Amino acid sequence: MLTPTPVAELPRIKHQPPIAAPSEKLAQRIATSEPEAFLPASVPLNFGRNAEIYAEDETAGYVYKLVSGVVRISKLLPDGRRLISAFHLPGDMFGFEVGDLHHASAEAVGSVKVIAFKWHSLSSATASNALVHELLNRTMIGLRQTQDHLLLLGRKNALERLAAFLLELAERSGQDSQDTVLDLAMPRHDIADYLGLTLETVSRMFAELKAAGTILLESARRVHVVDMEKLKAIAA
Amino acid sequence: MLTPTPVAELPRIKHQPPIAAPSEKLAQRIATSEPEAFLPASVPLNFGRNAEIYAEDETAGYVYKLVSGVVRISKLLPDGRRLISAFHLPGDMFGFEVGDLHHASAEAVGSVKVIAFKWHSLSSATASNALVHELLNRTMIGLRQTQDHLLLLGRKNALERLAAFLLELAERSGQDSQDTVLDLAMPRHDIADYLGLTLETVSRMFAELKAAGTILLESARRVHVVDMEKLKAIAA
DNA sequence: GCGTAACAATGACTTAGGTCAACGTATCTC
DNA sequence: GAGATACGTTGACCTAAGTCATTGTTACGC
Repeated sequence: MLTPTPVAELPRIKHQPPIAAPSEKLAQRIATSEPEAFLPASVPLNFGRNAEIYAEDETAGYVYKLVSGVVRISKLLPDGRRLISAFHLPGDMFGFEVGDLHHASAEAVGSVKVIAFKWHSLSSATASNALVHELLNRTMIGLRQTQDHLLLLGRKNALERLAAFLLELAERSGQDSQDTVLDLAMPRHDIADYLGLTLETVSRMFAELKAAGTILLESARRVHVVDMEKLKAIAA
Repeated sequence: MLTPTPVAELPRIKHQPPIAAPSEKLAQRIATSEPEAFLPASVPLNFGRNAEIYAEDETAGYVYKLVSGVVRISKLLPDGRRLISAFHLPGDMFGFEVGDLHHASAEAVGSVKVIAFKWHSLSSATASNALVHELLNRTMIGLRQTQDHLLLLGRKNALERLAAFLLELAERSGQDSQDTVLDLAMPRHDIADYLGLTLETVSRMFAELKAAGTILLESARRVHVVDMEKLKAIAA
């Protein structure tokens, strides 16, 4: 079993405030911004590395559209074990919930730009038909991806998991052809918490893919996919 | 890594036809039933133990409302490893998809009664506002549960997984108080494939919970929760 | 009520991946 | 450009859970 790093000694997640407004809470910041921001109520925001966009169990007042950077959605066990349920890329929306609390936390992996929209809980009949349709579509796609990830966490081995992760990145970044170059926005630790592994195992699996001639590591964060077919075969 | 049982030797899932109409495909059966069944198009159906309600990658023509029994939703890896992503209980709806194919298969765990509704792909604007709202709500709840299950599969140990499973059943069956009695509809193998374990480990964890005085096994399928608080504490 | 088949429990042993520790490397600040 | 800090790699070792095998239990069909 994983022994988590005690939070007191080395907190995994620093509660860095957004770089745009160093000492204010998000809700306050939006509430005190110009009145015309309320309807349609869209506010552009910037966050620095590891900054918290929202926390688990926090009241869900906004939904976010990611403009640039990468966002991780994660949940913690009481003892500090963490699982990242998704990485969001530019264009993705996140932060809408069933109840009125966020069910997971969202943090900036690197520098991040988002647009925040005021979120009227779904129960309100104000939501337009088109919006609900759009939301349903996005939610169903999210559910399908999450179910695929269940299969990965429940039944795939470490090498298959990493191969599937690289494949996912390649597909989402548009190109999944031969000689794709991937720039990993996240450290090994985040990849490990997404794949249900430790960072050491992730590192060893990178080495294994490299040794098999499937990938080439230009640097730790820059991966050339040399043999896309082999990667797909491994990912199972 | 799990070595799957070769399908040729001992298929996990028998393609038993529904008991109501032994030798017909579902779509055919509905298509050839009385015309008035088409609008609103609801058809009651019965399935026997392990009968397939729909298969992965099959065209999604119907959504189902479970009347009685338990249904498992599962996905297979090419080599036969299986993960059950959800168990459905009476009242649950399942079978709606983003595209026009089912993304996982659905099978009856025991005897099952469902009502099948004709499913016009979401893209059709015919869907009523209320229906879409309802569907969005159910899908978002499903997504939340699936994300919780990710945390279980990615970061919990075997004992925590089984405790969380029993707790989930207790909560969904209405009673999660002291001395709850749970009737497990599914065999150890299905529990294992839901929890990302093997059936042997599931069996050992049942023995461990029993030895700790947390549960009492009246029979393999009938569990008394003797100490609900302890169970909750273990589930993490 | 007997035979069969599915399901469950348990022991002996193996192994994939976790843990612990040491060492490298890159980037940033002052 | 020295020092500090975060990040990454690698090796030695350990353990939780998987594998294999045997035996027990339950329930159903004839």
